[in-house]
Amino acid sequence: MKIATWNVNSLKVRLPHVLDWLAATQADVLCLQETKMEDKVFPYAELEAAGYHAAHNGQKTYNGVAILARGTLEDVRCDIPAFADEQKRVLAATVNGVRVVCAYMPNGQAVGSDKYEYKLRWLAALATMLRDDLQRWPQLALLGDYNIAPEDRDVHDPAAWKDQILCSEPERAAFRQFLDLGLADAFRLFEQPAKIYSWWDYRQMGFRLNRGLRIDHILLSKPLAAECRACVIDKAPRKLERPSDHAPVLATLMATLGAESA
DNA sequence: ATGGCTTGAGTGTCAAGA
Repeated sequence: MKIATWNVNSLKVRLPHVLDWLAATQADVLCLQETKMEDKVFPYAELEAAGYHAAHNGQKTYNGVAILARGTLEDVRCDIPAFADEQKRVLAATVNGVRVVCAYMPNGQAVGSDKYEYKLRWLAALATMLRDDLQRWPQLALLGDYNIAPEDRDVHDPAAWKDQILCSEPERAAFRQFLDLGLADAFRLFEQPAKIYSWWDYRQMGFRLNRGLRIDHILLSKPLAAECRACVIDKAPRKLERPSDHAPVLATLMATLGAESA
């Protein structure tokens, strides 16, 4: 079973890339962030034709999350229960017995700003949600754009980014809070080359110079981490014409998962 | 230098991203 996450920065623009990537990788589950569209214009038909069911929690212009899956999506739930939020950033569903949580975590704009305070409150609310969800669904994966570089090795220039947005200690502490729930960073379960990132700025030749950050992650609960065989960041779509500024992250799990799985 | 791209909104040029 292959599960993946990709911030597409507008699904309207990036749908051809998504369809090509699904065909190439044969991913079983793909979480999308920043679809930037309302539910009524979500391309369900095109995805069905490609062999994927989908659920979407979207809004006009900003945010928007989706889960695509070859299997049936069960117990679909939008947003963070008990956290009032206009922004469409969370969607969860159960696929083949695995609870898939797709999240587009707030950017925060600048340390100390109102948006930064919102980010930290939002992250705390998500952790509270996950604590409950892990009780009900021990096989849980949290995939998405975290907008957090967990460690200095996830940053192309740690000195320049020190205490800046995406790298500040309170944000990294929030990330570690997810780990403290028993989740593991799938990427770090394996030996990885240095200087691997998932996002590069569109400006100043950020991608060509590999000035990036690793801010897109797949976290796995213990039963799933034990079944994880690989985790890679696929830079290929970032090299295409009109790319997203993010690359997809893909984790491979053992196929025999969940009571319902075939 | 609060810049430098890209997107969506909407038809001016700005907000937001990270």
